[in-house]
Formats: sequence, structure tokens, C-alpha cells
Amino acid sequence: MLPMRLIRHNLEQVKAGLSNKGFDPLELDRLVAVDARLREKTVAVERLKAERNRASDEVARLKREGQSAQDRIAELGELTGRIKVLDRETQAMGAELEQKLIWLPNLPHASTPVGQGAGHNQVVASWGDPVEHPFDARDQVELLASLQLVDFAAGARIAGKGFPLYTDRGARLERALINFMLDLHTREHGYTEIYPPFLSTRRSITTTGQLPKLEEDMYLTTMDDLFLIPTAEVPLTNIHQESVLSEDQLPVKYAAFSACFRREAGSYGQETKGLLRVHQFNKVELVKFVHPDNSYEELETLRADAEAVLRRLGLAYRVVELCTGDLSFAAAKCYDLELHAPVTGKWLEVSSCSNFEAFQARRGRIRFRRGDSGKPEYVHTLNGSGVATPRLMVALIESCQQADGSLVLPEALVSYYGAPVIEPL
RNA sequence: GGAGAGGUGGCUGAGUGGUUGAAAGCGCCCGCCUGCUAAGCGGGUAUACGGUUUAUAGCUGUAUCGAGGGUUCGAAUCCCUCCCUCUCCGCCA
Repeated sequence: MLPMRLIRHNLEQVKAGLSNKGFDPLELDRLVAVDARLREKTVAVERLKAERNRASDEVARLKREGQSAQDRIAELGELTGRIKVLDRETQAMGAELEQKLIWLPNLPHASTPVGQGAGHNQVVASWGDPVEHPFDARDQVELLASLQLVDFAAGARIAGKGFPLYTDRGARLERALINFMLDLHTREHGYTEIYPPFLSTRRSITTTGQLPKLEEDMYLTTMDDLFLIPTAEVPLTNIHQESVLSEDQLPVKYAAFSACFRREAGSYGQETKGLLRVHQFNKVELVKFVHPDNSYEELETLRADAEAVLRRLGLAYRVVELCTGDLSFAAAKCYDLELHAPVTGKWLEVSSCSNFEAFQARRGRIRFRRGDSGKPEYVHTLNGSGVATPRLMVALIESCQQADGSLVLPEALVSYYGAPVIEPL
């Protein structure tokens, strides 16, 4: 959510920023018009209310002094009626304004490159050498099947296409990845471990910005009006919903494992092969609540924390800085980490590290107080995947496969998996 | 799911239709006093939005006692619905 005051006073800048994000700037004119009418009307109602309050005190005084207040009371009845009518009108206008505001995306940061879509994203860093197998290597689909790591048919029988069922060594490898990542972030990067609810209210999902825009991309339990979380960002960010943190506890850093649920409507073909795009997947998520003065430095360390996972596993990756047109609704700046999948032949997005500045904080009323005396201000929130497992597993198994069909695991995973090699069957 | 109790400012806690935005205490801030410390004395101490202003401060208006609605000239106070916490019961991995 952007503050109305900012829009009022810097209309042209806001228009420019939002249109870079693909938002229709004309909508802002409509918004400003509603705002102006609302304020005009509010002034009128509040004037009447002031009058009522004064007269009401007068009634109280007369009664205390034992005098008759019948005349004043009759007048007030009429005044109250007018206030009620106007109140309803301002309430309706207020709701209309709120609706419009909640649909406005965040402004991109000045450093975010301007561009219209994924084609304008910029590769800003890369690490490791992409693996080139000197033998006839198998792709993820073949490996998952031949080593019996995932039973897609069983998953589909249970829940439908896109719900992978990890079996035996695959299940163990999945758990090893999760534990490895959680330990790395909590022991070495200073994050506090959280195990959150996997369902979430409309309110909480509106804070993080997936609502109202992405309602149809999520699973909804209609009996309770709860959504299955598309990412642990939702519960983690809402831990401090409606609260005021103290300056010296910043930055607050949380890491959580969760399953994530996404309907992924409209996906098809190559995109959805194997583990590339699924409806339920596991992810370790990192969320930070930081001081607004240094949130961009915090974004860099967040990105480094996510990169550490990939480096520790020895997997080649690149860092992509998203352009304005590809930025998500709530983000001001975002880096994607993409792993190299040598056989599938693609760079696979396994992490997004974003700075939301005060956008989510405003929606969720997440604030802090500068020193003791200052007024509460909004914190900046950041989050990054650290990282999502399905594509990590794709890049990992394609990279570490041997000519004999076995997988030789990276050193960092051996103790978590309990063996250095996954042998062919 | 059923029954009961409760939800008031940073905290504890009074209040029960009208000078209550809210007593009192604690905490915190400023000042005074005092070899130091402690104590004591005086004053101050919520948030949001709007008007005024170039803007802030200031002044001023409105709203806010879990949330929403209702009764009333007037609601923290009465009524209804919902949410949350606690206790007991039921069900359950």
C-alpha cells in the first residue's frame, strides 16, 4: 500500500513509477478524484459532529443544573439524522478509496532497471562453472524415475497432477536438503527458526500483497475462508502484524521451512515436466524486518545468505536483477537466483530476494520506534527463498550424476542424507 | 463443538449513560532539590486521519476503551453479532 499523502503530493512521480511496473496511470487520476471528494465531505461531517458535541455538552450542563433541555434535545435529533446520512456516504467513499489503494502495486526503487518484461532483466553475477557431462547424461525426469526418487503417478492418484510423492531415497534426500538449509541459516546466518501455520487468513495474505491480485493462484478452503500459503513469507511477515518493534531489536530475522501451495493455473507443456513446476513444494524461506535506513544493505546480505546455499552445494548459478516490468506486485527491488540445470539446459529460478520497503509494513501495520521518544515508523520488510527444493533437486541430480547412473552428493549433504552416494537400482 | 469468565493507555488497574481521552499506581521524559546513590517535590507522557501552514512545530476538528452493528440528544458504560484469551467438559492425531 502506498500512502495517500504521497500520491496526492507527488502524483506525476507515482504515475511514472507505477506505469514502469505496467500499471495504468489513469487509475491514479480516478483515485485522486475520490480522495478529494472524500476529504471535502469529511470536513463537512466533522463540522456537524463538532456542533453536535458542543450541543451535547450543553445538554449535560443544563441537566446537571436541573434545567429543562427539551428544546436542545429536539434540535439535536435532527442534527444526528443529517450526520448519519453523511456518515454513510463518507464510509462508502472511504471503502471505495481503500479498494483502489489496495490494488496499487509498490513503486520500484530507483536502482531497479526499467523494462517491460523478463526479457529486460539483467544478469548481474554468476558463480561456478556449468557442468558438462562427458557421457550421455539423463535429465531430471529420467533420473527421478530410474532412481525411483519421486512417484509422480502415485502423487497424481492421490491429489492430481503436480503433487509429487517423494519415495524412499527421494524423500530422504528432500528432507536432507531442508535440514541442511535450515541449519545453515539458523547456525551461520543468525536467523531464528520458525515453524508456521500452513493456512492463512485473507487479512494476512493481503499484508504481504498476494491478495487481492492473486486470489485465483491460491488454494482456498471455503468453509473457513483460509488460504493454503503460497509461501512462508505470509506467516513470517505477519508474525509482527499490528505491532511496534523497538529499534534495537532490528533487524529481526526469521527462517522457516514450509510446504507451499500454488494452483499455477495456465501452466503447460515443458514448463511442468517433472519437478519444474508443481502445485505443492517445499521451501526454506527467509524474512527480515529491518531499519528503513539500511534496507538495501540488508537486501544484499539476504541475497548472500541465499547464495550460500547454492555455493555450499557447489552448484553453478547466476543472479538476475529483475526489471520494473517483471517485479512482483509488492516488491521495490528483486534479485532472482537461477541454478544451472545441465541436461534440461535451462537456468532454473530457485530463489527471489526482494525488498518491499514499507509496502507490506503499511498493509500489516508493522512498525518500530526510533529510540524511546520517536513516533512509530514503518519498518522495511525483505524476504528471500533460501531456497525452494524442487528445482534445486533438479539442478542437483542433473549435475552430480555419474556415468554409471549414480548420484555423488555434495560434501555438505552427506551427513544430512546419511550416505555419500545414491546408487543406481 | 458445549458451558462459564474476561478483553480499558507502554504496563497494572478503576469506571458504569452526560465536564472520562479516560481515576490511581508503575514505568518513561523534563525541571527542582540533594556530597554521590537512593528518596522527595513539580510538570509532562496514546494513536490515526483531516483543517490551517510552502512544510514542520503550533493551533484546531473528528475518531479510537477487542472488531462491527444497534438503542439514545449523548455510549468505555445498555443491546446484538463476530474475534481473541483463560477455565471446565466433549471430540481427536
